Amino acid sequence: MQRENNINVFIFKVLSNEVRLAIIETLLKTPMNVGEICEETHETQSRISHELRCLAVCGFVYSKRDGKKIIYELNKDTITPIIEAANKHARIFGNKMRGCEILSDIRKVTIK
Amino acid sequence: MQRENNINVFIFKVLSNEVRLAIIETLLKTPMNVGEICEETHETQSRISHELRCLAVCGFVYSKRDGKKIIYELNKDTITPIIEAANKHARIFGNKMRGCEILSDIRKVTIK
DNA sequence: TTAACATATGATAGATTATGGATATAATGC
DNA sequence: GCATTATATCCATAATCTATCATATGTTAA
Repeated sequence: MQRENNINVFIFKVLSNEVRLAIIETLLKTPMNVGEICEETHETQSRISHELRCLAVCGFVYSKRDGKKIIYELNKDTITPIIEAANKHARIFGNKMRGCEILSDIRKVTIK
Repeated sequence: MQRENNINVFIFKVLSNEVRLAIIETLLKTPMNVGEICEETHETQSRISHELRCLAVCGFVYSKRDGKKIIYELNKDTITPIIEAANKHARIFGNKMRGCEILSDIRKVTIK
């Protein structure tokens, strides 16, 4: 297995979180500062700041200071295809995953 | 945030694991039984079996019995685009993630 | 029906993540 | 400088995931 896969593990790890996906969805509409993202997502400032760093290291967002505020923007080009490909899979196989929020929910599912 | 995103969280969670991605890579070549997957990936039978269940619940693989053996096959149509989209992101932004294997590695990274 | 083979499941200790309050840092205006 | 606003970081704890050993189930052939 090549290094590329290890990177993918990390990329998927970053994407496998409700709040980080919510931030991505939010920034898909328009760039925003941290405070605005907090309002949109109803999350604490600390939380959003943590997750934005996570997304930034992954290259999903970048930021620029605007006075006291810091505006975060989405690197749409490569994220959009990932999200859309996942959406398509979800549309087709989503029913198989009903009731699964965390990995251990998998034990509850009957296959076939 | 719609339900679709929650499903994506779960989908990305399943993909965010080295062994599960290795299984996907392996099955990309050809369908295989559990024992063969173990050999290819150098993982224990128990481990592979656990992870295959994970992948099956997610709709990434399906299986059919062949005598004593059970052949696992990849649902390529929707996985391939997800992996390829991630590969593309990795190609462009992979350098930003150097040294990141787990999420807590993020603290080590200097942004900008 | 028993042995051997192939695979699945249960249980759990240890590692990683999530979460948020407290606090530090940075920029602005007075 | 000092107060205020905006964001980042530190730190601790709870929740979740990883990884593996032990064991159970299912299939075939003798």
